Amino acid sequence: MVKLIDIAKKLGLSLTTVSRALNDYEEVSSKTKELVRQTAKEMGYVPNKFAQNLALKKSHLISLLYDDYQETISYQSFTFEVIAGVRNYFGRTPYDLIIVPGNLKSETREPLKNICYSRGIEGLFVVGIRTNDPYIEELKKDFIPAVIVDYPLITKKVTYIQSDNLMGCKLAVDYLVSRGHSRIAFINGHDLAAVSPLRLDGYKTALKENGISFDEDIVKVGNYTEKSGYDAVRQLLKEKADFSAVFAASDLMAVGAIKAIKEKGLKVPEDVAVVGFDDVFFAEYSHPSLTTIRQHKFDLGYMGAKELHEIIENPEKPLRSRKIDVELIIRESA
Amino acid sequence: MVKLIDIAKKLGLSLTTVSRALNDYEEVSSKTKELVRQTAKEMGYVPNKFAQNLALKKSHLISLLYDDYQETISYQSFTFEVIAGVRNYFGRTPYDLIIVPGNLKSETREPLKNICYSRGIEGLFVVGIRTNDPYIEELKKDFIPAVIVDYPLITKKVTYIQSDNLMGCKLAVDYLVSRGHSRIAFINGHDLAAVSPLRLDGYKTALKENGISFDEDIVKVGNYTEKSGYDAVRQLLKEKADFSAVFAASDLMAVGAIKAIKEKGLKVPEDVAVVGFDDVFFAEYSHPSLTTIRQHKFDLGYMGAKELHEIIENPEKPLRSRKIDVELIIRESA
DNA sequence: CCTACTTTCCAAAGCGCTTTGAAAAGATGC
DNA sequence: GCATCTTTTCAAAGCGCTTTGGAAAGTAGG
Repeated sequence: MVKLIDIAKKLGLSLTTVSRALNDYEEVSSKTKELVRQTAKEMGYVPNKFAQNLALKKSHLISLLYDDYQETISYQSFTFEVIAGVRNYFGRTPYDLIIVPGNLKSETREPLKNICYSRGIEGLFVVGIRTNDPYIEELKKDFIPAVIVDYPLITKKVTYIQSDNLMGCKLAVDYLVSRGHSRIAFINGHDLAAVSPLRLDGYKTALKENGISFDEDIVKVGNYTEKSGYDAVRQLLKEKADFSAVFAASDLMAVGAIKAIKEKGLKVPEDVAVVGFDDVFFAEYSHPSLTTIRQHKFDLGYMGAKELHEIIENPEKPLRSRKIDVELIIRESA
Repeated sequence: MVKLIDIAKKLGLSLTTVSRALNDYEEVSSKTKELVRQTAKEMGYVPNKFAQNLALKKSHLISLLYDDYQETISYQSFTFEVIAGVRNYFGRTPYDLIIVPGNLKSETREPLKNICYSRGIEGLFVVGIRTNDPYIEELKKDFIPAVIVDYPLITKKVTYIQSDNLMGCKLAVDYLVSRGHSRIAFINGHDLAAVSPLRLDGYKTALKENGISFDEDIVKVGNYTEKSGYDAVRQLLKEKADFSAVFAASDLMAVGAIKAIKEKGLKVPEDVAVVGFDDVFFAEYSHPSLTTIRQHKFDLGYMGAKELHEIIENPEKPLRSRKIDVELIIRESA
């Protein structure tokens, strides 16, 4: 491995000058700069980041915190695409992405603080972890810049980003209303996902805006899996609840809902219309294909990463949370 | 940030002794060791990995190379779960995972060698990149230990791991034969995926073992998307090809195949049986649910990571590729 | 009590880089 | 030609850790 001193010796220059030449300091004449750069290239010189980090006290390291024990593929895909956005953003900067090590489920995992401090992590990007994850508590201590997807937390160094859930619910409800529905059942997800209360709120608000009164009897709670959506709607049907449409807080639950409806001999969307949330890719492949609210996952990652970058570079900046627009995708199910 | 010298001063010990105590050297009495450990903890000492890396010339860094421009969710999910396995394995070791930076599609990306050398990367885990990715060529130069998923490359430092595709094809064909089929169409994927030729081979071999002759007319090539599976089967039907079963090299193509078959007014599995490959999660949710070959993705990652670890720790070891068993999952479509 | 080991501790060098403070070389004005 | 200023270069210190080679302190044997 060739190092600075090697190219200094070769050129009869001092270490300092070589370092400065490569870092484009003004104190070095352009002739020497060019010479140094050229020979550095020829000799295959690559700077040692550890040494740089040590000297500069700057790691250029962002840590990615996510949970890989995700029961549903839609969650996997969500996380994957968000991370793609993060990666894409930081790929344009000198920052590297390091994955927070270890089994997130393990009880014996290292404190986040230690992980970050020992590696000189400058920022944390958090996506797809549970609201009851102990790391969330650590984040609240505000010891490191962080951006979280879908968990409402704002401190001096930490902020969050999420899809505009309110808007999403409004789009869904408005659309169903525009198709003549006024009895719209809602299948929400459990509270371990921070978006659940938001979506319930959005649903309520949208109803109100359309002059429809909220009816607790046609609201159920699932856990974002297909089966829970299926169970919820079966329950509704069993109770002979009065509804002509179902709005599910996830596509997977929407698929389950459709299954339950079909099983009763009813047709989607003729008898009951169904709208999902997320636009996971298979929404397109279900039968009937799913009308749903699309989340722009890549953008969540990209914009979240950008925000994180800004927090790091400009620590004084007061933080605000950020919302990414969602989109109504009309297919066959409603 | 508290460092070694701080705790040395506090205890009136030398830097050396403190370092040795924490690293459990024999030269330090167990009394001092305990004392040092205790105060280190109290003072919230966390070792600086950069300094360690620099001194030890060991980074404990594994780089993850994958492509996030993956058109299909099954590929995303595949990659996600493989990475989960890798993460889980290395989570039990002192190694950290760093994501190879940047936009893999960009033409201007940095040579892999530079990336690795500048960060002192000790090993590379590669998953989900195209066979024509230029990084593959760099890997062939054998400059760093690496394990690749699904691309057959073995050198002194590089090896690969994959699902047992032959076995998978055999399981699928055998099962179809056992259900009375002898005219089994095959929809393969394009050659940008290294597994395609393997699956074709497996298909041929399995046919031969069952005394069925290979018929080129009922073999089509798709690109792993639903549409390509749909198109391929439509083509077959249009050609009035003689087949009673379809074996697709991916679940997505299998779903497309089913769509085409249904469209013709034929029933699955009564008129045409369909078997897929992968067992992506939605296989369960398609209608009819998909009989398929399950790949153990987590295991691919876990075992691949283990292999990589061994290569790094024991560079002299001659390398062999490794296969992970697959499993026939019987559902409704066949 | 002295020699010969062991055990326990330490000062200093080194990992590869950046940066400070100062010196050498070159350019300018009188 | 000398003093002054600017440009270009350098030696050395420092980032936080590990490790080498040695010294001091403690233990045992005669």
